[in-house]
Amino acid sequence: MFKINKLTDYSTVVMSYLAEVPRGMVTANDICQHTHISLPTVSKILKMLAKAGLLASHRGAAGGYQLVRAPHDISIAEIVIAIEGEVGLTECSMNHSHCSIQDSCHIRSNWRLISHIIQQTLQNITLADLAKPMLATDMYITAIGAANHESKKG
Amino acid sequence: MFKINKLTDYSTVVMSYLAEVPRGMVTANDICQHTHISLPTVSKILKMLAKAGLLASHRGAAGGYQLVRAPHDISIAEIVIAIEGEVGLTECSMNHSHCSIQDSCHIRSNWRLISHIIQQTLQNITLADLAKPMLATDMYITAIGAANHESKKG
DNA sequence: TATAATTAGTACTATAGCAGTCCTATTTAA
DNA sequence: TTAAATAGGACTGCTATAGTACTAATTATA
Repeated sequence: MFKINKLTDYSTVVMSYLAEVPRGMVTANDICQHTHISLPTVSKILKMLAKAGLLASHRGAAGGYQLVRAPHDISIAEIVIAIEGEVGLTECSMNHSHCSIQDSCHIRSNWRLISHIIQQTLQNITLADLAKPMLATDMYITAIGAANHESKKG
Repeated sequence: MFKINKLTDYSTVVMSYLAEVPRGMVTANDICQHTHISLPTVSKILKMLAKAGLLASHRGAAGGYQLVRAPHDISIAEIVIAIEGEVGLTECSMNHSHCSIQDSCHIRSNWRLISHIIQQTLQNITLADLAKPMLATDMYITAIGAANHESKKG
């Protein structure tokens, strides 16, 4: 259940490396050497992250990649979405004539809600948090408080 | 991100149907007709759920399937695990000589923690909750409270 | 006891998505 | 002009999922 994508996993490592390097531009090659992830894969990930707006890229000699925001301003959810895309709940697999009879549509909307809660949780954990020795436990309370607030609104 | 398995989705529908039917045994054929999921697929799901201990099965004529516990005593996590298996975080993809240099292992253990939190959340939502028109919002607080408590222990 | 109903178990196929690589075009500092 | 980079596809192999089919085992009941 809830397997984490290999590429997503790599991405957090890559982003984390970018976070701890003070100097501006870092090349794909440099990241490859420091993270021991193969160059083509690193390159692929960097392109995706840049396309998602999490990284700024600069072409040509002395080019490279760079975080656009501070690590504590980048959520894990953003990284996951950059690699895996938005929340992709299975489309309603029941025919709707049946939905009115039974409450399978409730099930589905509740799944959507659960999925939303999970996303909210990830939205409240930042890149800066991820590199810490241990995630602060009170972070979850914050995350859930926000998620709960969301679900009351919508 | 966090796509829900089709089979898992089906399973919640099947389990939900079993939950609302008062009489004891229900056959795969009956479930097929009421949920409009194909018989082979329903059959497959039922076998998995039975193997996981969520359903009791009875062979032969007048046989069928039955919930072993009350709907409010069956968590969504149990259903997900029955179909998708346990939490399958990606194994450490870095070589360990590198782990000591950088904090990529922190990242990975934190991912494990996040994954655990998500599982805890699902563990506190029951089959009975899922069929409700709308999940109670205070449920999340409970779920997270428990998860938070867990993470403090271990 | 014979029969029909029913689950158990396994094997199989097709499809889709993921992971990983490679090639060419484009950009840009020196 | 050249070398160093990223951008953008295209491509392959692998794996997991979804769905189906078949045979064996079990059991209530006529």
